[in-house]
Amino acid sequence: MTRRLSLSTESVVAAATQFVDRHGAEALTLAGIATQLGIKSPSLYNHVDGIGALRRLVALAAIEDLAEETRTAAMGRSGASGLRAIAHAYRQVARTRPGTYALIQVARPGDEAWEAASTRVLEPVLAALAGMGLEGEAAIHATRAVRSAIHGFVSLETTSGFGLNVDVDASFDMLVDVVVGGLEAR
Amino acid sequence: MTRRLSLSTESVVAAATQFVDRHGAEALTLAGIATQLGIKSPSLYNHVDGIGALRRLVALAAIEDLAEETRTAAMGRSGASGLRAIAHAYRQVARTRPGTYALIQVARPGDEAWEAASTRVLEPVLAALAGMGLEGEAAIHATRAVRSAIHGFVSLETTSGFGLNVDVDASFDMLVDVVVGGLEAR
DNA sequence: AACCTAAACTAATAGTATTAGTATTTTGGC
DNA sequence: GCCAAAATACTAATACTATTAGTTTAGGTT
Repeated sequence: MTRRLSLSTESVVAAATQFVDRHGAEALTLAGIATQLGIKSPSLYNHVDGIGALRRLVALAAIEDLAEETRTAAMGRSGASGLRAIAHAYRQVARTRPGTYALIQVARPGDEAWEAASTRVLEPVLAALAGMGLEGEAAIHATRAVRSAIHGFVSLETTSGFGLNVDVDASFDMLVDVVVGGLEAR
Repeated sequence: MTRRLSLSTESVVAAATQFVDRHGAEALTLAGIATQLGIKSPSLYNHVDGIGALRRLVALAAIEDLAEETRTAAMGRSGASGLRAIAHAYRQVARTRPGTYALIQVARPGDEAWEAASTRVLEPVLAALAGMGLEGEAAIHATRAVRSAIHGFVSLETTSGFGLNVDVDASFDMLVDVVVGGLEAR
């Protein structure tokens, strides 16, 4: 057949990413992506090592994007101000791309590239906390608190939603205030 | 064939619940449960309306259990003390049954039984917040903050884990302190 | 022009869920 | 106690998944 469009791992991952954000992570299948790319599903194995690897690559691109967005948001800010900026950038990414965000939430023990990217997400948070005087074990506890709060909120928001007709942005602002304020009070 | 063990919807759901907490929500299949029960998978349709319905029933039982546990934990306590008790009971349930907890985290729009159970989980939180003087819209925002923090923590804990060899119980205590303290300061 | 490689294909296998139709066992009414 | 009806199991078949093996073809390189 014609190899016209010169498929690559990148283009397959891009198609999958787009698909996942449109139709949800559960709906991702090799057959679906193959059809969308105009090929048959076994041909995908020339670019990607199966559905598991495809999911991982989509998630990896997403977490790297998340790291990039939060880092640039934190640039030029420090302490509480940096923390707020990170929180809002994080939520923004998750809202814009709920499917890929869901894909990030699976355990990948022993995956080096994954752990590197996770670290890059954590770094600006740790830096901001350091600017608030939190270091050592206290900083670890604080990071976990910050991650939990932000992830919990966007997770609930992007899956179930919160129900009730009350301003969700205001809720998020309030959560960030509570956490940042609570950490400052230490 | 023999109907010796008198299967029922309840026993199928119980088997699935046990399985999910042992092997993870992703591993749940009708064929697997059928084998475990000593029947063939199509026979399961006599008790349960397909894999989707089975997942829902497992999740429903889990969220009802969660509601029960948090409510009894909150009994006799009010305000911040009640909130802390609820938080720890919530985490306890999620840690004890990570598979079913994961199953709870999916959207079920328009499912009345589901919404009723969700409400029962929320009620003690709202009651505790009322004891702290939070009502109306402020209470809604506060509920979202509390849910986010607790869910975020146990979600990260039960899926990825937190990495690093730092006391996770202490982190949770600290998170609860931060949130409860932050809400009290309002 | 010949060749090699990348990337497509077809065919086949195994594991999902699900439906339809059949048989059997239990249960409930008489 | 018997017979009909309902419940529950079965087998067979369909339609999706993912995946592997083996084959063909198109493109670029020498």
